[in-house]
Amino acid sequence: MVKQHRETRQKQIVLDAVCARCDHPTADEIYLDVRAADEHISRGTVYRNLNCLSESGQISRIKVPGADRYDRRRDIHYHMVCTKCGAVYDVPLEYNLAADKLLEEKTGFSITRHRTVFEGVCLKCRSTMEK
Amino acid sequence: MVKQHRETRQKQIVLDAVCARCDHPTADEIYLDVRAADEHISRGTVYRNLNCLSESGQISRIKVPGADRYDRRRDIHYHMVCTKCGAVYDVPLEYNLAADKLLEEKTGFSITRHRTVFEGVCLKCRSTMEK
DNA sequence: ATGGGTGCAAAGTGTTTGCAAGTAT
DNA sequence: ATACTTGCAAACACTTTGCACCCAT
Repeated sequence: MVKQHRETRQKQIVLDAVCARCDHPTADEIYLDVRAADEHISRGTVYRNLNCLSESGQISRIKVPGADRYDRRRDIHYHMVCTKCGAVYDVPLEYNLAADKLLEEKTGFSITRHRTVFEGVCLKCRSTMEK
Repeated sequence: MVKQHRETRQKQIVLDAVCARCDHPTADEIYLDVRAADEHISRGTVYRNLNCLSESGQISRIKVPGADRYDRRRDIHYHMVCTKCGAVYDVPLEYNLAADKLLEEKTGFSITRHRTVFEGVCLKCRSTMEK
């Protein structure tokens, strides 16, 4: 039997906090925003709700080294991490569905999806670094 | 001034341990293999050497959720993680160099590389699960 | 001899979890 | 009434680090 999810004040605040941001915050950044809305919400509750919301597809979880990020965008897309400032950006490239199919054919594995993270230096850091 | 690297007995044992495996071991798995060769090598030394070896390009580091994996293969290639058993496999698809170039053109970012991790169920787990 | 490497244990990060009390359904 | 959720703190998993000693160069 599958667990039923409930709407709680805390969960709503966490969801609002994610949706209020246009970047890709870490759980801890969300926690800080949440605390600004309600001082009593605990870190554990924020983590639990982020997991719950991303499992139910209301937000998405981006797996990058260090700390995972959360995203109000719900469609699958790629990301880029700046190796200088650590910022995470959305990547304007199309999801390569053909790769999943091709890999299934080649290996017999059942492929759900893939995640791609680009590494490099963002425009902001490039201009700061130039001499 | 760049730091000079030295050849030590411990570093050699760590490198040998990685090269002796055909899967994608975690640092801790390497640590256990290393301990079998020499009881006195510490976890810290194994981590330090894995970092040092992957920075110098003698082995490569695969960033997957949970614990990073290490690979004796030195060429860039994609990986697949089985969501059932957690195993990491090499993916027989070509690296999409065009994506890096395209992203550079579209964003002005300087792209070094990208990392792709496929998610799904491996053949072994598929046959175990079938009813 | 010099400065990078080692072993040890402690500390650091990011995240999950056990529990008793609270609350949405 | 039931069973999911919360707050709290403790526990976890993975990795790094401070320090005094060691050893490759």
